[in-house]
Amino acid sequence: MARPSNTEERRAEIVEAMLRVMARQGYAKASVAAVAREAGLAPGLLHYHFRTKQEILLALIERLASSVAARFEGTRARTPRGRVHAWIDAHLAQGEGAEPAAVACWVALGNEALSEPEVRAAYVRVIERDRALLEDLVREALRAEEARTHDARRIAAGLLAAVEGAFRLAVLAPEVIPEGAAAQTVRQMADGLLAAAGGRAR
Amino acid sequence: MARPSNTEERRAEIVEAMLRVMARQGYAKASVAAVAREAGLAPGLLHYHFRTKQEILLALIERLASSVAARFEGTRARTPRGRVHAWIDAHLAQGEGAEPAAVACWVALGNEALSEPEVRAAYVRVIERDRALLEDLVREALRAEEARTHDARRIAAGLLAAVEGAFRLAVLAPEVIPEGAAAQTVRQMADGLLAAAGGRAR
Amino acid sequence: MARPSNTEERRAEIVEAMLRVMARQGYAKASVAAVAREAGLAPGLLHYHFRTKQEILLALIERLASSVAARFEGTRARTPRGRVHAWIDAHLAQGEGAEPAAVACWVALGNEALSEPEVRAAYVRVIERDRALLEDLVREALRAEEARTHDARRIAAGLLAAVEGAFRLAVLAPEVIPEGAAAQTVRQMADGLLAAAGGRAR
Amino acid sequence: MARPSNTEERRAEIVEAMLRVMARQGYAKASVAAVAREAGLAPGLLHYHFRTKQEILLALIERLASSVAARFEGTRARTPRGRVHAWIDAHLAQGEGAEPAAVACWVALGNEALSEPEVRAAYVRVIERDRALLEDLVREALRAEEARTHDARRIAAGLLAAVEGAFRLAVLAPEVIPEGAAAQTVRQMADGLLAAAGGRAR
DNA sequence: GATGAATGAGCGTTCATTCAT
DNA sequence: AATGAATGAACGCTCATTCAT
Repeated sequence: MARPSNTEERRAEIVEAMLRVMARQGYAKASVAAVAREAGLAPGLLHYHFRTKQEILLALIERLASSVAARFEGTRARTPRGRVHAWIDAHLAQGEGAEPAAVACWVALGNEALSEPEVRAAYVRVIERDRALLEDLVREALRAEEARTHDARRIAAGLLAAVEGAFRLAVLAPEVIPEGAAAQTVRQMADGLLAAAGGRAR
Repeated sequence: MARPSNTEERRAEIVEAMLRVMARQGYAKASVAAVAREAGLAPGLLHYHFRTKQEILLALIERLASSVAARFEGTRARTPRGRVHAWIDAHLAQGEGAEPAAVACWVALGNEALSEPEVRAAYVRVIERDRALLEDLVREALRAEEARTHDARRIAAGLLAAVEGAFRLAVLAPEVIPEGAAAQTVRQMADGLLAAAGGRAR
Repeated sequence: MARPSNTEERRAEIVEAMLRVMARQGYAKASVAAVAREAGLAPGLLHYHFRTKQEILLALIERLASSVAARFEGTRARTPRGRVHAWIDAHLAQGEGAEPAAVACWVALGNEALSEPEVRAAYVRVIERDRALLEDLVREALRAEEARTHDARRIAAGLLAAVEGAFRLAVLAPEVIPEGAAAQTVRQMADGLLAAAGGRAR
Repeated sequence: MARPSNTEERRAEIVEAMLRVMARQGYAKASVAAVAREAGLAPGLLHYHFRTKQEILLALIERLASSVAARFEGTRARTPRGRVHAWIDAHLAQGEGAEPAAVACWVALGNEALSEPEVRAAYVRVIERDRALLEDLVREALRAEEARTHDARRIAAGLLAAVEGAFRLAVLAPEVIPEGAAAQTVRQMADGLLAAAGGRAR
């Protein structure tokens, strides 16, 4: 009698619609009605699959985190430093796997994180996971170059900041940052920071 | 015969109130009523001194830009590289002149810039001015070290990104970035980028 | 599977409520809340069925035009001159089909037409349609009486003015115009104008 | 010590400013601030010279009535029927003494009269005075033509309606009524009505 | 699962009016 | 007489959420 549940696909569709609308308008202006329209669904249906608008956002945060993680895992760098560069490229490189709308969405998300504790917690969770991953990569790179690893955390945080800032500029002021130059520049930053920590010059 | 105008003071008070509320709640949730309450004024009065809520935001953007510029102009670095570091410190250093609320506000502002062309234009204007200033400083530093200046623009954009990202992390995920470490790390990034462009090692 | 739409009924209810409130208070004072109360609906619902308050007014204009047109079409005058009289009666006669509230509403509508181009356009469209109809009737009457039809347009405009003015006086200064005398007087005006144009005396 | 009072001029200036603004925007949208701006005065000053906005409107009604009365009194028609025509021309003729803004204002005024008893009373007072004057003229004309005067009141009301309606069309739908044709047509209406009441043909 | 009407609180804004200067 | 800042109620409108169908 019961039809097969399509809840998971529906949820994913809704999250993707939210992503597209948020990329254009930010979260506050991404009304439930607008998201429903984007998804081709009736407004009421969104609240059947998600309790609140905020829950859509929380699901979206996971979706954004996963796609960056997947992009990184798709790389095959051999050297420790190469893996640091791969992490940077997973976030910033143009071309295959790049998702401008996801980047815009990630930037927009910051605003809601400012005032909504649950959103901030989810944001911090994702950021912290990403930072910890990068810290490990940096530590490996330092170790491989027989440098002290004491600054690994600070270096990772700095690179993360550079990436977050590059996202923001790419979305809000694309004329400021030369097309595709971000990845290269942040790689150079990484090299500089590793060198400052005592690594061998490249 | 007439009442003397107090519009300028009132406008400044309103802008400061907006700054404080936005730092806590973002722009969308900084209702005109909330800003008025923060400023101790009647709601209608805000629309006597500003035509729209957005105009308050535009005035606030100028206010934020000015205070960073003033902080930079207050520094007395002698060497070209020292002036690059001074630019970074003007944005990121803790201590005197640091305005955490202004930083939070700057981060929040990004969201409105996403969907409101006028706000984006004002944001870009400020960012572009700041980037141009930094580019000059970088070019001077490269020239002083007899390096080619070809990459000055790209380097400036990278450092600007790092600063914007550090702002964002400081506001949204302060646990990620060690207190006060941002300035030091971005200075190291600057050194690394200058070296990569062919400058002498420090 | 879904809820059946009741939009058309709701829209009609809202338009009727607007008609009643406007007849009492004019358009400016017919607040959305007041109209909603009159209709027994929540205020927000009016904006679900109509985009703006002005759109309700535009729908109302059509409603008013239709009911006069219907009243005229319900008449069965044989002679050309009789049809001119029927047109006058459709607008001014007391008794069955007379809608004092609709008349008040029509008068009130003029004010919004003064300053709102879209409302004025809708008003002009209705007036022009009505004038063209009357012009045809007048021309038929002149032709039937072997008079030149050159003045048909001017005569129609004059009678239309008399009707519009009678509406206004009936609403704003009913003590000025004897109850029910308007239709008779305007019929006499029509006869006079037809005679002046060269028609046979009645 | 005291400077000479300029209250009367100021009041007149304010009334004229209200006239111009109302002609463009109607009463509801003629904000006190807009009227003050039009008059080149500070907003607060309007409430020094008038207790409320409505009082400005009441003064304006008198001003409008006076200028039509003055125009009529400036005519020198000899025959009774000529005086009826002069009354019509005082209201509708183009050329010297015509005040399109005053006409627009008179039309706009109707809306406020709909819902504000005091305004309606003032409007009725003016209309009634005008109607009574016209009734006298009509009665004279009938008497001069040895017709019964029984219908004088009804005829006057009809002509008044035609004038009010012509005002309305001139303001709201000028394309409907041929430029300057209104006065001629209403004169013909007058002749027709006088004839119907038993007057000699012209 | 799905629809779309319905709710009502909250928003930015306007404005007549008041009043200290 | 004159100024212009200040007040606060009311407006049109948006929206997340609910719910009968």
